Amino acid sequence: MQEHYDPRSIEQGAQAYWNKHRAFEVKEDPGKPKYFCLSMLPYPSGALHMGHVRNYTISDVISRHKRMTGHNVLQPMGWDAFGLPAENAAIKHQVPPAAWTYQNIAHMKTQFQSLGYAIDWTREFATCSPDYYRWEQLFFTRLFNKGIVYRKNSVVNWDPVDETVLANEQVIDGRGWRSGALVERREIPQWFFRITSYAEELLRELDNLPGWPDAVKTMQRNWIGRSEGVDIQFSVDGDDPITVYTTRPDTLMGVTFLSIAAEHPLAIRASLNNAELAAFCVECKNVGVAEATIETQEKRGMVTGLFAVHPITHARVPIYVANFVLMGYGTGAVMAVPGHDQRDWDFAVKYQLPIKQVIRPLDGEDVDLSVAAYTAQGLCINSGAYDGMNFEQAFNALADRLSKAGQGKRRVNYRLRDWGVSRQRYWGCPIPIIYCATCGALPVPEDQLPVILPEDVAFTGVKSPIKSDPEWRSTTCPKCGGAAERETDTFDTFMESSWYYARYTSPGAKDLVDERANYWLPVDQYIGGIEHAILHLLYFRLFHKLMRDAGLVHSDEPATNLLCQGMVIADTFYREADNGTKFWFNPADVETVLDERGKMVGARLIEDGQSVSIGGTEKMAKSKNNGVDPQAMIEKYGADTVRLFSMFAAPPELSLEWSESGVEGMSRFLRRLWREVHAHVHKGAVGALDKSNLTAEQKAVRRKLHETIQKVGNDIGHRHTFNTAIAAVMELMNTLTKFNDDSAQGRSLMQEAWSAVALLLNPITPHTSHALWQALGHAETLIEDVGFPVADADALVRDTITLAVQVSGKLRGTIEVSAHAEKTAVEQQALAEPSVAKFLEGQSIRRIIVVPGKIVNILV
RNA sequence: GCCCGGAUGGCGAAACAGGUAGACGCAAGGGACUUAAAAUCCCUCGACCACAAGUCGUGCCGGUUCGAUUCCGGCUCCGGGCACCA
Repeated sequence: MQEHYDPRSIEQGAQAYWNKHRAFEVKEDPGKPKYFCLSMLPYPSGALHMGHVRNYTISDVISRHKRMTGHNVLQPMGWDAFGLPAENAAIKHQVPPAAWTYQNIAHMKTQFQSLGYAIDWTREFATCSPDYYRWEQLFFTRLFNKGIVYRKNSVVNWDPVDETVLANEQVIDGRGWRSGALVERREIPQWFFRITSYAEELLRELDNLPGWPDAVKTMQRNWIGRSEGVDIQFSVDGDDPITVYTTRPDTLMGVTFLSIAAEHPLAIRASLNNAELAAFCVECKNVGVAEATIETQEKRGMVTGLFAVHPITHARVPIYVANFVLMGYGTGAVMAVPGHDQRDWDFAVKYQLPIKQVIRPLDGEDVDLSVAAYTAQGLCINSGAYDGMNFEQAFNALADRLSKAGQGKRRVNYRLRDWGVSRQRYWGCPIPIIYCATCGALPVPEDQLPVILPEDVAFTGVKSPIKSDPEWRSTTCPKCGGAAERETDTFDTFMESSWYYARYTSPGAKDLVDERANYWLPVDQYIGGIEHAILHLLYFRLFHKLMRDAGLVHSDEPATNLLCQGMVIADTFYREADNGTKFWFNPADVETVLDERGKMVGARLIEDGQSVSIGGTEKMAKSKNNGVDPQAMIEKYGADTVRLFSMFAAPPELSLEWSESGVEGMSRFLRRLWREVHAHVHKGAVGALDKSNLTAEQKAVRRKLHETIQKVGNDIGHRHTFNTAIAAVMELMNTLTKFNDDSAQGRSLMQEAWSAVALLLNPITPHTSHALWQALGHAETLIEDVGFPVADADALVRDTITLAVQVSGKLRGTIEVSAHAEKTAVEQQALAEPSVAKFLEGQSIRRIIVVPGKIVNILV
């Protein structure tokens, strides 16, 4: 054993051993419980960042721990290789998106390998490979034939100067990011998945996912947004009737106007001979499609001059065009009840429309509608025949009446909209559809798949190379054999990331998956960022159900447990130019100025010694130049130190603040551990421990050891609080280093303890543990299925316990009592404790509360 | 705007079922060792108070309880998502 901790040689040695023995390649093994541990696959952006390190280290810790508890563990890795950044890089560096992507993958793979993750690399794939996406195309054509896939018009962000569709990310303050032109909403035909057919199941089965965080399940429930309401028809003077959907039919008598979308047929007809309205409708479309933009813009409207007839009162109410009502979501029209809906109230106040109270609170209190709308449920008033009814009674009475009259219908509605999968971009999976002038849109026949995306292309960013290449487009109709054209749109990249997990189980399968999928699935532990709580995780669940209904997998849900990790953040530093532009400096180039308490009060650039401003702690990002390079940290401190810090600094769900002095602390810990084990091994061989013959101190040390074993197993295996597991090992080491006992029994105890420490830390610092285990003289190597330590129940037994004693809820002292003491004995001892007794003088005791094992509270 | 989270010493955090708030680590201060530096080791370290005794203290306001960082109601600020970033 080397005297000094040398991470480079230790890590190279351990990795060479694992590679030589193909330690992480796995096969289906019916003799062991399987464990599929999966992290969300990375986008190959160019280089590993700390977010990746955190994500994949969590996954590796769980995988290695499960392996040590006898599981057959699959931990795969792949690349989410299609997407917008490759197109942007292609323009910037004049390199084809494919070439850029493959370079990044190669580089990031070597970085991953330096971290020593227990990954089965034989299953690796990139989603841009035809061997992967051909199955996605095949599945799409099957879903087309089943009617799950359909085509309809929907809105996109249109840049009128570049004549291209923009992603929401590319719309900045309502303008195209490159052209600067005002973005317009434009309708184009696109392909959709009928996810709404699965809405009910996606909602219901959230209840069968106890291993998913409540926050994610709540977000998904709200996103799906099931509601029960009524479709109500309003006839229109001299035009077609309008249908609105409402969940509050009880407020129907309070309707004072209707709002419709600028794209509504009625609005279009009304604007034909109303130039002002036509201009307003055009203006309404000058906003991107993002909901956040639409919902935060100033709410505006304009009268159409048309009137709707109220289905019950037959009153004529004006129809407005409003910029917050969208065609395509629902019916493009809403009934406005300003008395009982806040958005309608704001609109009514702005345009001086009548506000009518038709609901009063159940408790009979007065409401002041001149201040705000009253939006809670209550009893109907000013509603004729419905007066005095509660929500449910009024809902039913109105729904029945409207149904009978043919003016309405009860309906369950979902906020969830069908999934649009068409993208007007080059770097994505081609949508396998052929358009024939006579036969219409047809799926590409199975024997003609895959439709391959050409990779060796010149990419300018204005138009997709496959859209501008007439040769790629032209094909023959699979039905009539006539001339036909291919679809030139590509899939949303969420398509690839919706089923990759299943493909990992079945490398080389001649379909999406084969029978091996049913050995490995569902995923036992899925790990990724909380930012994926809704979209990715919903499509991931949908795809699993689609594959189940195609007979490919047998389970209902893709993953039984989900862990969402927080962001990695770091300090930011900047200098501001006269024109207000900020220049950001990397934390590595800045030194901080501390006050006498150690609080950061200033910072200066190392290069010139001049001060820089402190910009707060934010998510590591290129824009703030506060990213810390994992590679530099690994080279400086070693992979195990980086892994240890990223698991210690915060629990997985919280954001993790990068701190280089914190990393140094972890390095110090590993060096100290190494030194202690070296000193122990250096003293020579040890004999077996005689557990029945220990001194009081040896007993105490051994109890601490086994308490730690118990805690670490629970923290890593069940709670996933790796930070507290590491803290417990540190506490144990503080105990062990103070235990100077060179007797035969003492040395045997230390052998037991250091061996356990190596195993407890193995999931987190596997290289160091591998080396320590060998140094401690064990015959087998650690990776060859040495089990995770199990606490010895005999070692955990305690004779006495410490109880806190309170007087009227304030802590006044502690007492040491026998573990089996009677309640009255505990009370007597508490009353006799001097630090407690002095607060009892001259007081009469009302009551004594004894919580066994916890506390005594004496009330005076 | 809507949905979901978070807030505890100088800093990252801990307190696992409502029961001794601050474990563990970092930073800082003091000391030992050393020619010196690095490394290492020891001590102090929430606030008020000269010390002790004690009082206060988990973003803010209120409530439930013998007892609240933990449960409930109302806020503030910060973060994530909002369907074409991934």
